[in-house]
Amino acid sequence: MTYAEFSRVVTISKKDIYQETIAENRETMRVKKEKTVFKNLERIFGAVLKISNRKGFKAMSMRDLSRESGLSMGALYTYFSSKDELLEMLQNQQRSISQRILRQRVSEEQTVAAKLKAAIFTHLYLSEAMQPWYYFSFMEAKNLNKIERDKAVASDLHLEKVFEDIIEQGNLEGGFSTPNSQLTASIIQAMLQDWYLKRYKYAKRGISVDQYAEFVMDLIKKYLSPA
Amino acid sequence: MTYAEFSRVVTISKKDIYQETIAENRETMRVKKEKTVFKNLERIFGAVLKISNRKGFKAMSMRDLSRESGLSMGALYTYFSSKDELLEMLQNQQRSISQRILRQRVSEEQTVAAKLKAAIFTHLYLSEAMQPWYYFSFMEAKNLNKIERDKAVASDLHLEKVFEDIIEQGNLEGGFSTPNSQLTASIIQAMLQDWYLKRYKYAKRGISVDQYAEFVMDLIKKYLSPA
DNA sequence: GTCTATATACGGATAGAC
DNA sequence: GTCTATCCGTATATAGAC
Repeated sequence: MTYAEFSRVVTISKKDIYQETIAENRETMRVKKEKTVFKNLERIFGAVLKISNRKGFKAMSMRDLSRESGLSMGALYTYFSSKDELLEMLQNQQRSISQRILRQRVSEEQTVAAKLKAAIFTHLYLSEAMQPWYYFSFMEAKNLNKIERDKAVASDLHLEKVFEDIIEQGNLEGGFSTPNSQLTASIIQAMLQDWYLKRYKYAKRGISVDQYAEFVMDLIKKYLSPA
Repeated sequence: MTYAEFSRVVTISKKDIYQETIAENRETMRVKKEKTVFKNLERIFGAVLKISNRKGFKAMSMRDLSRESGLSMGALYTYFSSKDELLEMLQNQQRSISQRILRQRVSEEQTVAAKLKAAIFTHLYLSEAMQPWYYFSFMEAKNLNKIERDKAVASDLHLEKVFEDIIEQGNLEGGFSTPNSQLTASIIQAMLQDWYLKRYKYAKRGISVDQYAEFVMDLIKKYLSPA
């Protein structure tokens, strides 16, 4: 599966996610025409990501958001009850869609080598398709309250565990060799993270997500192959 | 040189850096007893890093800073003319001390293998000794004005270039082998970055900076060794 | 359902006393 | 050199008209 094919999967899933967001926030977002909510949520989230990723969520005023989204301040507050809640909504969305897709794609593969490749490629494809969300989630996690921040940390560790389990399995089967599966997983995660944290750099150099994925894959394969 | 030895070098250099900060901001920080400025700058910078790294520079109010540093609002403003200038001062400090030490340590080595090892270890040691600064610089770069933000990006690229040049040289000499020196340098930088971005995680697991450095070194050596 | 206008509080910065 | 008290702009959030 190339990135072009993959991105269609994500687009479809995004619709589901919005529906969930609406369902989870029934109290704040009272019954409204589905279509209106949809259109406005998309405008709001898009505007938040655009402004926040340039100057930070805290520095984004509700007036900024009103201007960029085309909705009045009053209208904005019918979709969330506070600026903090808005932040939470964005973070939760990103996590739930990502975890679901990654889990599914990895489980479809049989061998550890294939699973590792699927995990690396899928995560990179996800962060490519949803780069603003990934960047936002990383940079704004410290603005969350303790409960929500803990969820963000847990999600990060969960991803690491996916890699760790695959590597550990490979170690047992003999296909991989490393003295420290957890640290290897952690380092892989760091490499994948760079793709969305330093996007501007890679874009300017014309490196595609597929090239990046192949490079990481090659490096990890060389490292993990038994001497 | 172990980390224990290294950290003494940094401590000494920090004094120089403060002196530079004072010299560069002569207009704002009028003539004061050297000793007073020193003590207060240390309190201020320490407090900024502590508060900002928890909830972000933008979310830190001057009243927060006043409380944490033990200086009144009025006193604070005798050391900088605006909150933005305070941010710049911290960013510049971190960069100048880091670049100076790294450049020197790398130039002391003769072979590419030794230079690569020196660059990796020194950068990790630096980010260990000054973790709050590194974390702060990374997370708060987007709050800088365009000119200062460009300097931050340039500094990032400068570090990458140090790695790239060493690897390229190794490629030519035949000691290393990679199809893309720049991408390799970029990936190394991502791995080093993780040490200060995910500090809490490594600390909780009891991974020391020396263990981390050895692990990264081993991974990179395996990758770069010609097949 | 969405707008405008506004309540209320909190932000950065400074004036003037000591 | 440092403190306290305060200015004044801008922030979030909401009330009430349409």
